[in-house]
Amino acid sequence: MSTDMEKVDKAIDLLKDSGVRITPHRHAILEYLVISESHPTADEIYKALEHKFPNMSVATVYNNLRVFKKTGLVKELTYGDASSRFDFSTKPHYHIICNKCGKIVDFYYPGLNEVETLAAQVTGFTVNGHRLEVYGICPDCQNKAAKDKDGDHPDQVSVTE
Amino acid sequence: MSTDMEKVDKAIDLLKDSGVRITPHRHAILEYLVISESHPTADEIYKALEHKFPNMSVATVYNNLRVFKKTGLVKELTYGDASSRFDFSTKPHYHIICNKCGKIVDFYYPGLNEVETLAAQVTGFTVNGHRLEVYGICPDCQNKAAKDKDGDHPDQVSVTE
DNA sequence: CAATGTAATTATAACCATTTTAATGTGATA
DNA sequence: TATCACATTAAAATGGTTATAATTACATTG
Repeated sequence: MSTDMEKVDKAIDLLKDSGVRITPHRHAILEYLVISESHPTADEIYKALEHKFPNMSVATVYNNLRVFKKTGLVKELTYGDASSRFDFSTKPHYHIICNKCGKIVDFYYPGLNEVETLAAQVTGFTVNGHRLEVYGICPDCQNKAAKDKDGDHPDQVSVTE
Repeated sequence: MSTDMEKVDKAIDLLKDSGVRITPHRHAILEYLVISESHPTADEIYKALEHKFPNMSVATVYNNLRVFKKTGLVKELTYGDASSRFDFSTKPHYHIICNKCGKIVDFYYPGLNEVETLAAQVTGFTVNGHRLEVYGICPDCQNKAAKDKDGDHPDQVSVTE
């Protein structure tokens, strides 16, 4: 178990070892990815840091996220037309995503080697990896839905869709 | 085992039952989805049909794909910034995707209920479903790579990234 | 066989996340 | 200090997809 600071430092060491120059921007973006404990979009990162770097361009955020991706520090999560989200990933893990509010929560699962093996056998592909996401409704949205129904006190507005 | 024609007819019946008007465009798009045996992009469908319907607009393709999605006949496969691909799906199945050429091949797997159950327990979500894709290199691209190398005949090529 | 209203289609413009470009700035190294 | 590679900026371009408004086709009813 390591603190956020330690995670950032470790990431920075890894970047340095790969010959990546550590700029204030890069430090800040990394730090935000670690501290936010979430899976922010490029724009969220940009907005979160623009008070600190008033001249920073969005392109810088994208450029640096790409650098982080190349070193394997960060994974890009893509979901159709919406913005990509960026995941500072230490351990391999899967995501469960709320269909109502879009929240993304990590969970661990032993691995799905069996699926990979079967897919390889059946299709003749050589397999590199896989992607798995589970979809559902998060506890918060479940509660909101329950409250909306109760008796009929619409003192809470139902949102949905 | 049913023929392509039967599949199309069945799909059309289903659409009619849902009150969807069957226009020549819709018939042609459906037919292309079934016959192509692939997972075309909206633009591929558009290009494939523009000789038959010289005045057809791209918007029509998108509109009708959305109609098909609503009835559950077609699934949209989204991969980041690239174009969506559309899958005329009869049985549930998974996809394995070539990292080199982008080819998508179907395969079947008993099901991953266990993952869903575990994810639900750990996160408190109620689960609706999941998405799984396997990535690798397709046989064609393996052969191409082998041929490119052929000084020292590696009968199996290891690929990464 | 009109007349009517609804749904489909067209053409074009708008959208928006992301990337590219070209110019400028910065920092490490020798 | 000179140099050179790399970072950053600002703005424009890209490209898939959607929205808009006008037009057209179709099914239904009288």
